[in-house]
Amino acid sequence: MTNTVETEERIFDAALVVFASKGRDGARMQEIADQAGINKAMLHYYFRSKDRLYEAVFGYVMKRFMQAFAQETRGATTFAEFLRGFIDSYIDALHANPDVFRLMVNENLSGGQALGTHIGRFKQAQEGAPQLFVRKIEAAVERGDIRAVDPWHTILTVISSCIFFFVSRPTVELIHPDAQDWDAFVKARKQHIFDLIYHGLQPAGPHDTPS
Amino acid sequence: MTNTVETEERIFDAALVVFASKGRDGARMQEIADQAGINKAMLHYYFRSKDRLYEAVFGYVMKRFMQAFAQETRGATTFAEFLRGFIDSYIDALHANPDVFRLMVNENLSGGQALGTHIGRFKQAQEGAPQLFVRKIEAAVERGDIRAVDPWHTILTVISSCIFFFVSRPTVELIHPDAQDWDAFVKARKQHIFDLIYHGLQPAGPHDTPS
DNA sequence: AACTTGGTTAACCATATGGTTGGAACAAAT
DNA sequence: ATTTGTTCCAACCATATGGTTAACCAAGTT
Repeated sequence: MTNTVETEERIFDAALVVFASKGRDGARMQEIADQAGINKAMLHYYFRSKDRLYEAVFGYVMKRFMQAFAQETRGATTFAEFLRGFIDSYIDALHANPDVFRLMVNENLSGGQALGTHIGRFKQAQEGAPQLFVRKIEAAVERGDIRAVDPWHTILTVISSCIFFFVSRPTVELIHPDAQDWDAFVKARKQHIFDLIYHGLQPAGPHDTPS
Repeated sequence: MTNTVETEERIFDAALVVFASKGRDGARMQEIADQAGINKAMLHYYFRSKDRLYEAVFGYVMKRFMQAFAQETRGATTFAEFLRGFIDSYIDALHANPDVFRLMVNENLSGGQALGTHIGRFKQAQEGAPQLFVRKIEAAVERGDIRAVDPWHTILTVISSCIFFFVSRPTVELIHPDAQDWDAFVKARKQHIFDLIYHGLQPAGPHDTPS
């Protein structure tokens, strides 16, 4: 009886990494075992089958993904504060666990069968769900703090801007001049996203929107 | 000796679809053959090996991906026109061949080894490369048409906003109320992206940016 | 008609892969 | 000391997978 929790965690972490990069089908049990530094039979001892292991990992990923939404959302007084807080904490979450979000994307790419089950829960649970963000925007629009925009599309744009450069990191590093120092790049990106979107939401200034 | 071009194309198209959804490792030769409606041996007859097949498909994808950049960029007089034209044609390209971009994302998720070879070419070829977009932004900044922003980050934000909702389509369809009618959603999204980003680039109006 | 040629297929092969098993190692309980 | 229960592993099994081969067939060519 050396250890049970640690081993399970090692498997879990390794599985997350491998599933995130290779996807559900592409991942090999042997690779996960190697990554975890344990025997392949252990995977089945702790998680029964590849499917169950994936289910376990994906459930965790889904939770994390939705948690990232709720973070740092309270305590902001102005909409600007809220937006900055959201972008900051969201990108921090991505930066800290890139595999979580890569797995999420991978699942979407391969059809997202696993999404259905897990997503229902979060649609009910009003807290932390995108609904909160929507309400913040709607409130800000009513107060006249920002322009009248479609809140869903706005959220989608914010999320896209925050996630996609993590997803396409290899390409970004090849093309973008400053992306060699990734940490610095991430920091700069936070600032840019907030800046661009915040301006984009401001009530119309002297310049009119061309149709 | 029925036909040679057609068969090769069928294989190619099928491979694109399967690679796009399952990734390089996750894709199965048998699945590609089934999708193409031909015998598995044909894959090897025409493309020697799985690796070469992937290389062929990925090369095509890379070309398409970069082509999408250059499109519809000339002939725009104002920056607004240019931006709208770019977003429109870029999203149209995504809409018409979603698999091209899904494969691109998949390659990035699994490390992007294949990127290195192909990307060098496009860094040299100034035409159609992101450089063109960068210059457009720099020119607009100099003219005072838009605020002084980091052009690379701006492009990345535009691209993210255009691509990511395609990548995460399964999630979007589950969460977003209006996404059932995908075509209409795509159209609305075009408008939203342009609107938000164009406003975000306008020279500071009466409202100041909070630090 | 005999013969080549290019496209196609079913059957086959070696290996990889998900999954199983019997038992070793070891600690706690009896 | 013996039992008991948990953790772990080497070896194993059935099937899936990438890749090969030999034969077949339709259409030119001679």
